[in-house]
Amino acid sequence: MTNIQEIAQRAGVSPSTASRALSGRGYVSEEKKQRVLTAAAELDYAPNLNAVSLKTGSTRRIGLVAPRFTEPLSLFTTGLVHSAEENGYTVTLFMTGLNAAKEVEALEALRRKQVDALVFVMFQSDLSLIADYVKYGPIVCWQRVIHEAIPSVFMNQYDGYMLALEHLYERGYRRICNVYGATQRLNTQSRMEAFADFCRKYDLDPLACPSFENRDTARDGEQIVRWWLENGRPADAFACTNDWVASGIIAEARRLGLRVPEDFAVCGFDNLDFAPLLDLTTIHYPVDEQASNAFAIIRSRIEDIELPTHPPRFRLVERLTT
Amino acid sequence: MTNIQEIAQRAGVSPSTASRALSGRGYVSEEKKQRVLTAAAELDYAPNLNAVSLKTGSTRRIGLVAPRFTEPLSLFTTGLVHSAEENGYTVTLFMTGLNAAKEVEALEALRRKQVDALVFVMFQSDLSLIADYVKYGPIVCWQRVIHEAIPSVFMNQYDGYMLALEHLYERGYRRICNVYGATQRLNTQSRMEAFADFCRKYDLDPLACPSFENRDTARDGEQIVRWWLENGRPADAFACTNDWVASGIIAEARRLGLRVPEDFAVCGFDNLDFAPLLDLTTIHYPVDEQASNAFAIIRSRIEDIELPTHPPRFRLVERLTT
DNA sequence: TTACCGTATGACATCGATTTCAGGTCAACC
DNA sequence: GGTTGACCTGAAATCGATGTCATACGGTAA
Repeated sequence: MTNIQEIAQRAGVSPSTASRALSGRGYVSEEKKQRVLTAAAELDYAPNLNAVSLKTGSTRRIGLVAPRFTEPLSLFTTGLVHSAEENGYTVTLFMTGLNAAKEVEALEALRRKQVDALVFVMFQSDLSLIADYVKYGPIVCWQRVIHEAIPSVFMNQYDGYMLALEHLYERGYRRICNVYGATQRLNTQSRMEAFADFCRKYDLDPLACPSFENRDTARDGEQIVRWWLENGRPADAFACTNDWVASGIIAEARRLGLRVPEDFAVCGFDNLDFAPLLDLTTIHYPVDEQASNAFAIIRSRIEDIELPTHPPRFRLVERLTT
Repeated sequence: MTNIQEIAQRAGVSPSTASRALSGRGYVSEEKKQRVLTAAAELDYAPNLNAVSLKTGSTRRIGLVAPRFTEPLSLFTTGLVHSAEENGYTVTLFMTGLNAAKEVEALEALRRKQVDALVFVMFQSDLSLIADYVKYGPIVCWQRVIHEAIPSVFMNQYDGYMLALEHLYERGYRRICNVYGATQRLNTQSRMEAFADFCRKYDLDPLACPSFENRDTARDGEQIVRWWLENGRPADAFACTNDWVASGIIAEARRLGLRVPEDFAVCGFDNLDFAPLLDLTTIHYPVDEQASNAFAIIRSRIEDIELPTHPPRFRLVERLTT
């Protein structure tokens, strides 16, 4: 438990001077500085960060608030930690399980100065509730959010989805079945707009093939294949909300002896780790870049630095399922 | 920035009394307690956790030290955060990328009292180096470790691997090809022992079929299929170090028109998320239970509580690849 | 010569809590 | 009546750093 006072004593200086020598801020003669440094080394000194945080008011710690940290959030987590550590910050996790009360706990942690800032990945709470806490520190969302106090690193999924649709069109598919995620998400709505525009552009009938909504899992994908068989094979391609649904479709197709892309094409979204295993064509979603942008925004608010954030881009990854 | 002094002032008591009223420790008359509580509510008081940590010497924060937080570590992370939050602890991440210098940074964070304890998931550093830091707080490893100061939540992979081997034997496979991971890991050595014992038990020739070592990725799996084809199909089953390798084998087999399990069986290890998609038979590795045990150990050291930890078990998950 | 600035240093206040200590009241018990 | 102990309270010390302020020295510009 050696503290800065002991260092000062051993070096024969005041604690103020010891602090200056250790931190490099302010004037210290070279001689005393060396004395302090050697004293610190001899006594195996390490500053108590709680004291530093208390005094300076900054913890150099940011909170990541998410329902869980498994796929696809682990990529975001890893990216955020990476950016944070590069800048001498550390990341503390708050797991909500999409429970609003737990989200408030994370916000309270900000208020209690356990962290300097928060990154919200998905949340239930009212935006106005969250906005009440920005007075305690910057809050950034990875989700499209319309609020002047809360920046977001959202990417317009319109662009990404259009990439998928154009690709399918180019490959000759005309009866595209959309498999959307939760309809209340703005992301889903953007994709629907993309599809509408796509149909207009190529003069296709938007209702030629039914769409699915609120589908998220591999199991959903499997069901869709059976639906497809039982309903006269009404589509020649599936544009999926994510790689899980796409994988479910492919897996079930294989089980039933169908061939992809001959019987139908499948395009995923996210480019998850396992996509190459299934040779899945998908839209790469640069999650790590978004994490690093989220951190950049926070940093710019805390340290008042201007940071040019180059916008991440969706990218088509062509494999063998289209 | 309302602090406890303001509360005390508004309630007409001393800070000591306010602290007692708020924390519930020590004697306070019911009347003053109420006065303090209402004052706190009116002024929207929230304690500064840095001050609390400084004074009490405990942060109720533990550090998770891992090379990254993507699969399969995201499950461990999620599990650890879950257990921690249940007990009023929070988890801070330290990403090492298997870099020893970064591991020291995490250890230093413990020394500097940024966290109360550490969980090491995989590491490079010498055990003795890590052991030097246990004087600053408990350290637990998720890895087999032989050191009296550092408990570990390791599971003997001998048992898990034997489960896989017995299953393959039962299904009639006799020419089993082992695909091992890094040979310097004790886990791998345990598996090799399991295989030796297995051969003895059923009177099989351990060298009947060559083994692979230091294989970890899906790409490695793909190569192994080509090797198998080019070398006269010397195995009828693959027992894999993890699901990634197994997936690579399955994916490549499909591309080459081979059939699983008719041409050869494949058994994975870990039971990752995507295993069901490939209908992969695998050994379920209860990662989340291990995380919760890791936390239990830490808690028992910090709070001096006896916690019965029931040992997690490997489990065979039969699907269609064996 | 005076004024001023850069360098150097230590005393002391400060961040915001907790906790010890000493003192005080009041009832119960011997 | 005196002792004991439970209950209650606030002054002050404490955790371990940082930062302000006053003071001082020496050199340079006016």
